[in-house]
Amino acid sequence: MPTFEQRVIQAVRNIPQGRVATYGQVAALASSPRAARTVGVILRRSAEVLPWQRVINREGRISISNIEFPAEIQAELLRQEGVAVDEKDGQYFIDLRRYLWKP
DNA sequence: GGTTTGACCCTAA
DNA sequence: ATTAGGGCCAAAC
Repeated sequence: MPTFEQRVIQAVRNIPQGRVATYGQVAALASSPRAARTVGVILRRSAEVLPWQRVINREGRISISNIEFPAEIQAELLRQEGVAVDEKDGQYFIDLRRYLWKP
């Protein structure tokens, strides 16, 4: 039985380039729908090479708290793969209707 | 093994 | 529509 962390890593790897998923969505894919916060904890500590930039919150906003990878970096990474990111007074928004991944 | 820690989310007002 | 407040739960201490 894989650990929750392993399933989260797997789910994040499955997000296609140019799409985004929410923390809750990733938690659900990792078979623990209410553990959205834990997804954030895992991504924060994860030394794994992952497309972590494709995970955002339910409002379509970049929500990151990692000094080494600030929101600006996440926005840049997403733009590099073709996702439109709107900036509004220091916050970054993505249109979920266009970019949300539907497995 | 109890407590703390969070890159969250839902509901009610 | 917008916003507090409380619940959640796996990992790390």
